Amino acid sequence: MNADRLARPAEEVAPELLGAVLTHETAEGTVSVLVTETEAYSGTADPASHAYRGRTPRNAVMFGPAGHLYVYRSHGLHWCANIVTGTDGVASAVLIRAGRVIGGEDLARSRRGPKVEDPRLARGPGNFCQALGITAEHNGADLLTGAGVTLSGGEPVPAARIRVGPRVGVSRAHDWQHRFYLAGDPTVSAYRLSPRAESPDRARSPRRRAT
DNA sequence: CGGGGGATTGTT
DNA sequence: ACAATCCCCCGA
Repeated sequence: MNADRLARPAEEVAPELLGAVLTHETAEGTVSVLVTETEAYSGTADPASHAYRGRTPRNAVMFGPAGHLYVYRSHGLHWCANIVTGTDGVASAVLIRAGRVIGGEDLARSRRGPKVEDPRLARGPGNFCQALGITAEHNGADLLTGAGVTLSGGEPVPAARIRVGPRVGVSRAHDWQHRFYLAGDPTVSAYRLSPRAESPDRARSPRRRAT
């Protein structure tokens, strides 16, 4: 993967990362996943981005150069991985939401559990990280060095197979069309509207909280 | 320094 | 619809 391709805004890079392959090599073995679903987070300009309120210890990696991994813990349970994009000093990142395991299936299943069906091994951002064995220790990892977690281009995806939609689960700016996925692919996660999604017109919703 | 809440997941 | 479960970050 060329660093220059990543040195652009997340919303431009996100659809191009479909079909790319993330590989994690450990002593236990190697797992490779072909990316089938991404979401763009546009840094300080994006109310849903962790970088929206500026640089903090947690989100610092997003402000660095492209091609590194930004890993954060979600809901105290799961790890989620972003590929940092954009130029150094400007926060921008693409959340990897799902993929298809194309190598090291046995290892991936040993991490995810024996009952998990193939398409679900890396379906959802938390499951994706679990299948690949990505944790906090990989926060800031350089994906272009060829060691540990690496990113490669993979097969180009025909534009006709790419779909765009609103982001999953975010409460703010949930209608931004920043989610990209492969049409009809069973490894793509299901869409969920956040229960807190702020709606400009809530008149149709009978259940409004009295504050 | 206390507490609300989240880029989730799997089950009820 | 909800719990599990950590910790970031805002406001005081």
